[in-house]
Formats: sequence, structure tokens, C-alpha cells
Amino acid sequence: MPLTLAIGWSSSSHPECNRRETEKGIMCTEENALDVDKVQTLEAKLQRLYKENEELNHMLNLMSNNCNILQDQLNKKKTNEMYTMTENFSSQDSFNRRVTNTFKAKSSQVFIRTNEADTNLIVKDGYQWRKYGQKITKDNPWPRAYFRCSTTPNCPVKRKVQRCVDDKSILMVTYEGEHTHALINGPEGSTSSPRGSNPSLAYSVPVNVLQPTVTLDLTLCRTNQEINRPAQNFNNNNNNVAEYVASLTRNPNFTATLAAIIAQSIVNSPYSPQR
DNA sequence: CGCTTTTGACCTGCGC
DNA sequence: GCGCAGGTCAAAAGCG
Repeated sequence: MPLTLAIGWSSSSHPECNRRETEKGIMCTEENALDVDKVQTLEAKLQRLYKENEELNHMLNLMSNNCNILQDQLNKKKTNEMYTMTENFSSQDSFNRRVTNTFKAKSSQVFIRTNEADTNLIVKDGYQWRKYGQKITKDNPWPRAYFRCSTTPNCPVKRKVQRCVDDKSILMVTYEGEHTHALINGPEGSTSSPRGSNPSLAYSVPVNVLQPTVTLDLTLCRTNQEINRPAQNFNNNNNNVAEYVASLTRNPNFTATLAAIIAQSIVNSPYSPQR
């Protein structure tokens, strides 16, 4: 413990040092007393931090345990649902077909919050997409757009983009298949937006259908134009930030991820008791 | 001119 | 077999 050593410096047992200290006289005594006070205050502070650290570790463990328990319950529920599905299908073949279509196609769905005024269905995800169809579906008044990955000629990946019925600012993006190539561009690099249009700021990350759905809201990311008009949207953005933070804290996935990051930072911290 | 989007027609699967 | 809904095709049009 470095602090213990720091406290010990003034009581040197070396005779020469003791002599010099005596010669310096009482003048230094007050100064030394002040230093000792400072050190003691710091030590007390550090002890308090250690204590808080321990409490946080304890809380993290509890959260982690709860998370594991919930995950187990979810997995069990999913398994039960699969069994129920099997019973409901008229034949094992049709069930297998459905499972194959649903899971083996590597489909995934992401929900992306965009600007409500933004009417196009462009989602930047770093790949290049070519639109090959659009359709109005029965259960949704908003058109569904069909895209094919055109990054490479033989890439089999398709995606469907449609606005959410309840909230038109949310885009539902369904990916099907797996890319046969690497991601060639960042979110700004996609060239799939129509000429002259104002592409959405949304940036999606595909998530496997078996995993919890992820919603990304990047409408708060400011474009260069927005940066150049500073105060205009400030209050509006503040409200959006509050909403954004509230939605994040309600999301259990976000909480779990945040807890993991905090845990990691504590473990790696130089003040960690484990070090 | 080449690439992309648009959009009506066509195809396919499913339920009745 | 028929009708419906979702998915795909391909010609036309738009844009740089």
C-alpha cells in the first residue's frame, strides 16, 4: 500500500536523519502536521472509494446473476414455444419447412428510428443495395421496399424495409441471407440512396433473429449542416436527448451491456482492490 | 450512356 | 381449384 509508506517517511529511524530533523527544529513541525493531515484525509477518501467499489462490485454480481436467471427463463420459454409450434403444425414436414425458412435463412430484423419527415426507405449499413421492388402490404399502410445486395454481383443477401404501423419514424429492416463478402464501406459509404434524395441518418447493425432485437436511434447524430446551424435545434435536441436516455435506460439489453462495461473498467482500473 | 428507381405484371405459396 | 397476399421480374423513365 503506497499510502502506508507515505505516512512512515517522517519517522525515520536513521540517526543522521533524526539529527537533521532536530536541527531544522520546531519550524517544520507544523508543516509536517499539515501534510500528515492531508495524507490522512486522502487515505480516508481512498478507503471510502474502496468501500464504494466493493458495493458496486456486489451490485454488479447481483445484476449479473439476475440477468443469467432471466436469460435462462427466456431460453426455457422459447424452447416451450418451439414445442407448442411443433404440436400446432399439421405435419412434421411443414414444421421443418417453417423452421428452415425462419432460422436457417439467417434472417434478422432491426428497428431503426429515423426522422419522421424523411419519407424514403434508405438505411445506411455500409453495404451497397439495389432496390428491385416495392409493395403495399395488407397489414401496413406504408410501402415495403425490397433491396438486393449489389456490393458484389453474386451476393445472395436481401433486405426488406418498411415503416412501423404504430410509429412511422421507426423503420423495420429485415435482412435475409449472409453476405459473401466483407463490409466495404462505413455507414457514410453506402451509395444506395437515390440521387438528390436526403438519405436517412439511420445506421443499422444486423442482429440474428434468435437474439433480442436491437433498436438504434441515430437521428441525434448531427450532420455537418446541423453543426453549422448551432442554436436553432438546441432545445429540441435537449428534449430528444432526454427521451433517448430514458429509452436506453428502459432497455434491459442496454443495462446489461452497460453493467458489463462498468465491470470490465473496474477490473482494469488501477484502484481495483483485486490489483 | 450506364446505372438506378419506379411500377405494373407475373409468379408462388398458403388457406379455405 | 380459387382467391389472396407477398415476393420478384423487367421495361420504362430519370438522373448525372
